[in-house]
Amino acid sequence: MEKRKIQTPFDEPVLSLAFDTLKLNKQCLIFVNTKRSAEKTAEEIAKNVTAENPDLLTIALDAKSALSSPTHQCERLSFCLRKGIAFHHSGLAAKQREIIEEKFKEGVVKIICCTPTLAYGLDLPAFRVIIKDLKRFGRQGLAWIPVLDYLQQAGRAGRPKYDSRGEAIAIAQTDSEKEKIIDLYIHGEPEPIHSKLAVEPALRMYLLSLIATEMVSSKKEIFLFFEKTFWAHQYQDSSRLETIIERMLELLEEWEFIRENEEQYRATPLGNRVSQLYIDPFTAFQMTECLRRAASKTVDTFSFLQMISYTLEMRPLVKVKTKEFEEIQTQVASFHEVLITEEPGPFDAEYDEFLDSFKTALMLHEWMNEQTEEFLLENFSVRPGELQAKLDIAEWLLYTAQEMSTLMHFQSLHRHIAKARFRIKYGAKEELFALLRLENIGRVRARKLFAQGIKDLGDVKKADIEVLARLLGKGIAQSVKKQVGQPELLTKTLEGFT
DNA sequence: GGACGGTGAAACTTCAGGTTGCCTC
DNA sequence: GAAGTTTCACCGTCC
Repeated sequence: MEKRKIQTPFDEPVLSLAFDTLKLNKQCLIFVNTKRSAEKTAEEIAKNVTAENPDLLTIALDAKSALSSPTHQCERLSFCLRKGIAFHHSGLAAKQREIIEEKFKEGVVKIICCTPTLAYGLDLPAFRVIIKDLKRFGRQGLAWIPVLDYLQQAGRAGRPKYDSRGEAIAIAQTDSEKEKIIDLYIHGEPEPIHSKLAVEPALRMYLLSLIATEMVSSKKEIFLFFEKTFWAHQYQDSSRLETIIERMLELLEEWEFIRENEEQYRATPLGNRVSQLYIDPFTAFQMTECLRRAASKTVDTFSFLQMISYTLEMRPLVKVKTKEFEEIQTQVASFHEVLITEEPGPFDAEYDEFLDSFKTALMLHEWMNEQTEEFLLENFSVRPGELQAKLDIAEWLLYTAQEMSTLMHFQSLHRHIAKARFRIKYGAKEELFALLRLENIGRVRARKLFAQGIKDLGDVKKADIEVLARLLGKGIAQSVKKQVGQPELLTKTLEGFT
């Protein structure tokens, strides 16, 4: 292996390496351990790059206009992209991620500073990979990342089609750290792979679905099935395994998702649906409890937002900052009447998480009241990409809640939940519902129309095409008119209108 | 004497990512 | 554990 001295014009080794890569006219990925750090590193590099080209300007603009109202994060990304540098993490809008990945593949974007997201799933090889942080914050504070993660990141180096070799560079702060890295990652063994089946939610879901689909019905069959899994193979102790499965069966029965009759297990209608919806039975059970409570008290949209926020699926939650602690507490008190989850006491272990769920619900609530991504970023520290992920899950959970309310014969709740779900999906108030049914009309356009007194499909019909075109643009105005059944009328009127 | 502003050190805060689900409200 | 952010004491300046 050849050795080469790299010039170090910067104090920060990552910067020097980045510029060395640019000088070689190659590309690199820089792995760091936080989103903030990814953004900052990219920015630092970009600040020192002089070259700008028109290609990059268009990308930068595209990235900025990915959202109807650009956030601070968008501006920052746009600034970096103008220099051919990018940062990449789960907080980015999907469209922005697409742009970055595509342009990196094309060789237009030279450097991506990213969190470990990019190491998995995506096929984005680079000549050089720089692993800046080999430690990551976890349960026991800052700890060395698993060897598997290191290999996954280092494995991005070298593009088979273009380079005969690749470079993976790990950065050590001290000599002793250097030793440690060589020991741990270069000579170390990857950790053994563990079956995920042993994770409780997975086991619960799996077990219920096996019964619901009638793949198995007696205990004996169930044990037999699991004995053949990788989990059992790893576990080696089949009696303990059986204890775990038995306990799980008891729970599923207690939750009324399965029933035992003459040694045969069958899923109940509710259990069947839960299994089809692919939701953790524990979450489903908690929902049934909440819905029962909801049926006998006054509830509003927020009740359900908090209910879904207080589930495993919604994690990680929006965290209550130390400063906000009291404020959130008082808010909880004022919402007390409508909450349908079981509220833990201030000294219970789950209390913090309960407050987090409440804050998460507040965030969702702001979204459905038409607050912008920027507002949510500023006030809840939720980035656009994370917001979208949360919204998807929230919508799905509300759907399952809706389905369950039907099976439980809570018709009044059903309507309530369906409404909440629609509002989560579009991030809009109820008054925009009619307009949102139109294709190409999201909350922004709907709000524009509404502000001009065009409030429903009838108004759209009555509205002058030119007015619509001014608000929505010509193409969309036409499409909208067509959707309300007035296609030919406008082609004429629109002639000469640009 | 007091309001204001700048400075730096200490105290505090925060920290990756994630697949499927369902079907129209 | 470390980087980034906020808070706060301290000092000098100006009115």
